[in-house]
Amino acid sequence: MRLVIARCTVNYIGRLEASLPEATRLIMVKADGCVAIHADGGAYKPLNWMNAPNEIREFPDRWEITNPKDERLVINLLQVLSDVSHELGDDPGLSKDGVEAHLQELLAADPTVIEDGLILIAREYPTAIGPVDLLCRASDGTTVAVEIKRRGEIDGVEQLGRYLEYLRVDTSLGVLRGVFVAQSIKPQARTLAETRGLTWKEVDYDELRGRRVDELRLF
Amino acid sequence: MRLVIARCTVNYIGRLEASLPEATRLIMVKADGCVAIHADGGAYKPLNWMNAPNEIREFPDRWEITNPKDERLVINLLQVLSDVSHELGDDPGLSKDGVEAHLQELLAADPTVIEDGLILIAREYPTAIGPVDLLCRASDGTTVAVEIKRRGEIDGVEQLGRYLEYLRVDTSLGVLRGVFVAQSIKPQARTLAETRGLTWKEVDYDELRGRRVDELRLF
DNA sequence: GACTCTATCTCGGTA
DNA sequence: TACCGAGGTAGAGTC
Repeated sequence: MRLVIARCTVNYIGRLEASLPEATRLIMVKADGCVAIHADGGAYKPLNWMNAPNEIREFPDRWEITNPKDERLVINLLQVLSDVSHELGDDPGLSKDGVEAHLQELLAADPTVIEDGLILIAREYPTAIGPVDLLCRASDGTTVAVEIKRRGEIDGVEQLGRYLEYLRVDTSLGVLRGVFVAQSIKPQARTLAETRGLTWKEVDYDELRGRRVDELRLF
Repeated sequence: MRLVIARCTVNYIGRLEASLPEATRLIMVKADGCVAIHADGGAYKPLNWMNAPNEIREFPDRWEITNPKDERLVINLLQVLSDVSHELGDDPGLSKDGVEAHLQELLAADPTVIEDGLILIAREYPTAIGPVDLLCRASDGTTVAVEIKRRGEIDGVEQLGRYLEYLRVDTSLGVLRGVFVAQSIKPQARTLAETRGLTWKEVDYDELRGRRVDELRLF
């Protein structure tokens, strides 16, 4: 990792055009060749950047970075205040817990959290336009398509609606209903679900995980 | 801007839980207090971060960063290899050209690019659920709602569909049609548009801008 | 403050 | 490779 502090101007031409007037900034060059230009604020997003793979050509007064997609970043260096490099080595990477996939796992393990009496038929049940998160049988004999989101917004409701359109083509599934499940569901999404004839259910991830842990403890 | 190179482990608990095993990484602390932890690869996105505002408590062996939303980042420092600070000052910021707003401007100036004979009625025509990008009159007398995206994906088609639902409540607009316009439209979005009875049109930004420049040259 | 939509989204999975 | 969906999306604009 190379870290350069420099007074510079920057021009990017590629997916759009963008330019930075003169100021002092951090230029970060990673081992894979990607370049990011940071100001001293504005969260983690750089002002300008070029992702790997790309070619960096260094001149005394400027760097020209190009990539195979014909994007082009030019950094004009007016004054280099610092230029240091460090060997970091490979990173073993990040592990996460609490994403949508985990929520789906927990709900697949016990769909009765969604609705009393629900029994899992399939996870990721395929349709022409993508897989339905859970397909279940309800105690009243109907088939229930479940769409799971971490955050329940309007797109998720639309997605569930589309799945049902396609599922209804297959008459062997019998009477179909849809349930939209999320950790929290926005009022607009609730309203849309209701007008689309879908039901919705909020579930608590920590509680679900707790339940699961409790169940495991019983055995 | 403070740049620390250190062997460290990291734990984040907040919107989800995430942890990083031991490795050497860059810890970047900006003037506004935001913290980002970078590996030596993987584009510009840090492995872990905390945005401002937050409180940083420094101990000899670890940093604890908390924010008002009860998110928490803990960096365990095993070995600090470098720790430097630089004054960068404020950044004048980035200027951009070629974003969706510009595309809308160009199309508003000449809607015939979308469809022959189209005349602009209004830009950002208001509905209960948000503004329609362009509302036009077609040569056949119908009213055309235009949704513009830089990249044409499925959400945009849904959005246009919703607008039309609301526009149709106002019978004074006469017969309504929808056109989905983007620089490139994904196959899935095309298909959905067609099944929804909407038409779609790909336009080229550079060509549009060229036209505009040519027109200006005429006067 | 909450809601909305854009983004050089990024990133990971999959066909 | 391109497509598709999730994201600690972030960030800007609007109400």
